[in-house]
Amino acid sequence: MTVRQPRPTLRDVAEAAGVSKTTAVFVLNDRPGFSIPDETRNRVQSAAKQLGYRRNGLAAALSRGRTGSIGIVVSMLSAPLNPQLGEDYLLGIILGATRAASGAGLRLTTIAYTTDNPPTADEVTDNRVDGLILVGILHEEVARTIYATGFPCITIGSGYAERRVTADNVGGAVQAVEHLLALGHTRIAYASPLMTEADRERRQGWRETMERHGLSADGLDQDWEPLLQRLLNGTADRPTAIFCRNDGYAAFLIRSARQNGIRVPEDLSVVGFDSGVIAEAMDLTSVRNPLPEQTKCAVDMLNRLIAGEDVPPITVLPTELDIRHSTAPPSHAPRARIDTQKEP
Amino acid sequence: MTVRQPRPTLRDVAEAAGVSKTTAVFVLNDRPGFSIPDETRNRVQSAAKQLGYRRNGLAAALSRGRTGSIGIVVSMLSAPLNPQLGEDYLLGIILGATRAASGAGLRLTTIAYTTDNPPTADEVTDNRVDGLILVGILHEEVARTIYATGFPCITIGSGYAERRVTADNVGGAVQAVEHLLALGHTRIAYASPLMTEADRERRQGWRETMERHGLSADGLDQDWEPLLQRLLNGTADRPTAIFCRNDGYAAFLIRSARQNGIRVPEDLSVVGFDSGVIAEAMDLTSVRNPLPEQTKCAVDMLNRLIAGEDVPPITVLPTELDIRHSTAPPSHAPRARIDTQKEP
DNA sequence: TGCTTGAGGTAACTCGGGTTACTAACCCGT
DNA sequence: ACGGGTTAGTAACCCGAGTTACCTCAAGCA
Repeated sequence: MTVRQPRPTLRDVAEAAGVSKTTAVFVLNDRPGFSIPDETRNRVQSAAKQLGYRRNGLAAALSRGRTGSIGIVVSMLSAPLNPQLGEDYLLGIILGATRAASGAGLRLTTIAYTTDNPPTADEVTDNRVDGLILVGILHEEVARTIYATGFPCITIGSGYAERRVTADNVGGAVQAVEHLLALGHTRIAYASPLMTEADRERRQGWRETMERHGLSADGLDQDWEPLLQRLLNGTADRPTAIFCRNDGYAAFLIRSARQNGIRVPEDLSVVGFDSGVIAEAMDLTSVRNPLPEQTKCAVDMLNRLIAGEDVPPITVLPTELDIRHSTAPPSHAPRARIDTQKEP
Repeated sequence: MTVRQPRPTLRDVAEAAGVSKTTAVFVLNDRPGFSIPDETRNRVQSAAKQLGYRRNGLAAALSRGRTGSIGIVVSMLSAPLNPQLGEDYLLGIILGATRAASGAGLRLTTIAYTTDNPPTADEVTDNRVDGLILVGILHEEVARTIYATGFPCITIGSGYAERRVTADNVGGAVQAVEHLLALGHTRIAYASPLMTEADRERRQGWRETMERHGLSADGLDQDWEPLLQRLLNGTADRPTAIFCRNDGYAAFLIRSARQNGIRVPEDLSVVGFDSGVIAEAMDLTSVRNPLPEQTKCAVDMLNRLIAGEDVPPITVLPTELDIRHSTAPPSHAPRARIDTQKEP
């Protein structure tokens, strides 16, 4: 086994090239405004190449006082993947942030952690990155202490935040419900097993839209189980459409409905929220969570924060509805088994 | 707007406490084997607290020669999320690696990049992390140069690698096909639009199993379009089951089949690969890609590499089959519309 | 008294780059 | 022969922690 050689440093390169460290730095960083004859330049460069010199990013960042990368702190449940919890949302966020950062000439490092082992504020604000984007169900306490350090950071979505970029949850819910209303539905339920900030806002948009159209939302804001019972009993007040907190939950509902002989969309229309990989895979009508826009916006603002500028405390970005095939006009004989397959 | 104060350093704390830097380090790092009276200890600690001292991780890591974190380099397509490409796999990897790292007392930083803006070897081996896990469709050239630097790294899955941890793709395919055979299927197709290493191995497992059972695989190794045509034509050689390269592609097939009036699983059984969020959401029978095991194994090995030990060049981990509801015995009247709903 | 021992503490150095301020040598024009 | 400007280059310091080697002083003991 080869002994791991200590990695060559700038000093080694300089010595090998017979110049001072300073000169080596100037050459290797291609620093403008200094006259260095080609001969010297070549000597340094070939010494670097020959020794296999690679700069130590840690030392460089320490010296410059900037790392050139930003972090995104995402929390994941310790439990196995469970689509009801919106993991596909995280994926969209990570992709979006990666793109946005790369567009801004920054590297993104994702600091993922599981909720049973959250990072401390000290750990994430320890200057390995220039600023932070906080996402999702970060423990309130953690978010609070991170903000308290004054480290440049911005939150995407809900949770404790002093600065926030978020999707228009209320508006998205309105779009979902308006779509179902336009198809002719009147008994539209909202289904969510949780009560996060996002849930509250989506529920609010749903309720307001129902009421604006003179429809009652009462009894339609329930967990899936009682709704399913009503669907199976065929009672008159059963919903004909359900707007779900997110795509994963919508997928769960559809699965459960189909296992009980309820067809989607023939017997029941379902709308999700996020419109990520799951919605795509399930062909699910869903409110598109504008993740590319949110992440881009967050990265831009973070950049401004790092530069010492001020940014608005809250930015709300509009959603759109991606209509796929989990929604259709309500059937008037909902439990009849009619052999019509939906054509695209 | 408050001017951003320069962050207090160890020197500031030491001065405020009236001790030397050395003493401050000893106190703050709780270094054993040094006798420091409580009075002094308290002075340092309260000075640190009062100044809001937080250690600069960059400087600490530089000094120690270890960062205490490892990186995982994942590539994402520049295109929007597309479940056919296995993004849910990445999510599983990131989650798994996060857990494994946290179990090993390491922090994980994810270096995500889009394929149109790949990182250079210099960038990722610049000592901001102690070692690297490489995942997925990293450009061969990039992987090669990273390995060439001698930086501790290990690959999960396919792609150029000097050290690799991977799922048993062949074995997984065997499990999938055996399951379908046991249900009574004989015309089992393999569907994949790609030809990566993983595809090759899965295809190989499928073909070998078919042949071992005296069945011909000929004409069943095709893209979805021709298979769909045969299904619609109802020709005698149409497949009754399809094993797909991954869950996203399986989801696409199911969607497409259903839009064409082909029921799953009544008319067609479908098996995926990965068994991630999409499989869960779609209730899809799928070969479980052992991501937690793979990531844990990769992290362990990386740790050993960092410590200077040797590790085996390749480790293959076994898969299992997660049987859900996209597979059923073949129907003998495949296009008849029989109204039986499957109970879980 | 002289010697050891341990408590309490620090100066000076390291990690690997980046920067500032300065110098020596040379060329040019007068 | 002198000032001024340019070229080529460097010593010495910085970033913020962590370490090594050493010092001083008081107590304990023969």
